[in-house]
Amino acid sequence: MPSFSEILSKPSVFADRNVLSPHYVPEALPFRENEIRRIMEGVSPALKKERPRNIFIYGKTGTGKTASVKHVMAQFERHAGPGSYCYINCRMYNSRYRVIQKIVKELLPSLDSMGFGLAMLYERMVQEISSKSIFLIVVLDEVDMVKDLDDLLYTLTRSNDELKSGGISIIGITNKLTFKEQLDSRSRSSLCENEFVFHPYTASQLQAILSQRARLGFKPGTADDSAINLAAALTAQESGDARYALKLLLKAGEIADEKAIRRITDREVEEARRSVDRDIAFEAISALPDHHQLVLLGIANLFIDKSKNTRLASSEEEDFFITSGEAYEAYARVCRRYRKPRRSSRWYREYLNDLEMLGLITTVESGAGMRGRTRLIRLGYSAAEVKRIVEKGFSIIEQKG
DNA sequence: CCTCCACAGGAAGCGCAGGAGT
DNA sequence: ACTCCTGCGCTTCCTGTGGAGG
Repeated sequence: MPSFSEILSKPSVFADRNVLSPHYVPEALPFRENEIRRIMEGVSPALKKERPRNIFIYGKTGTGKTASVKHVMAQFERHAGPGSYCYINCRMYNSRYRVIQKIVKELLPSLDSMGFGLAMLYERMVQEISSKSIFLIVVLDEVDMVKDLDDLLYTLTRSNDELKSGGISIIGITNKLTFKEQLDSRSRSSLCENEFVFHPYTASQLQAILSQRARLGFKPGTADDSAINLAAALTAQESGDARYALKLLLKAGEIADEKAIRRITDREVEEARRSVDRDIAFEAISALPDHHQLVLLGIANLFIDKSKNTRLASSEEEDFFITSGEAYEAYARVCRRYRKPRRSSRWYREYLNDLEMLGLITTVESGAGMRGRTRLIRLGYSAAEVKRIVEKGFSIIEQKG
């Protein structure tokens, strides 16, 4: 009979798993001291009853943007009092209406703001800020997700003109570099009064972060230095995303526990990378709309066929490419198999662009040696893996007819 | 050189769902 | 509750582009 005490007493390399989880917020944020200082300087006027300039923060995923801002705002609240700032994740609050509603709800928790019109909510917000003379900081995380962002920014900046006292400042956070150009010029100049860039962590910075977390998360002597260095190096050459590095470490620990060994070595990190990459691919692919997946499956099928046919002739693996036209035909075949009406080739090209954006495929313009102008497609992940994931998702649909 | 191939990607327009305004 | 409007996903049509072939 299994028992909890038996399971819990199983030997493990972990001392505190939570430290390695992506939700863990460390006390100190190493290598972000300058950024944190500058953000603090940016918002500090609010403590002197002046309106801070808006701040715009750009940086790739896993560079510590959100953690740094949250860190600063926690300190800020200690000086300015509760209700002095408002953190909004725009993935959930993705329109002007929802953002304003959220702000009002933060300002007036007792008020049930559901069902009010935008004008009403806006009035309450202005009234509340004005009467209490608050210098409110609104943090808009993933600000690029807001549909009518120009309207939102206009509304918020205009409110400053209507306020008799107090003010609203915005901290916008995004990881999309192209995002700034999508704003109209007025919104841009108001949001980007003060602009910070968070650069990806370097290999040695990642190494320091990882070994600090490893000290807290693993039992002493269980994680090899070289394994930690490897995780840092693998991450640095890919993206510099600290969350990815931590995932590697966590997974490596889990693998060690599974094998019932007491040490994490390079081998476990290598295995962890394969596993984490598979997870990432799975998440990315299965979240995709149907026809994106079907296009991907078409491409994967072509790759598998091609490698079968050429294996005898040439041993040159991995140097295959597929033309856009071939892939469209393959996609059309896949559509017939699943009894889905196929999209037009024009729209198929948009799908290709989306897939490339997500890193699931890479494409190159055809150069010399090729007739016509086309794109040469290569898969980002192994064809068999992609085929498995997509077909798994579609097998349910197929059974239904 | 011109023409054709095999596409890329812009422009216009259409039907639909959901949100805003009344 | 009603219409009106807007954004979105998509098709159709079209022009542009870089090299192959004659």
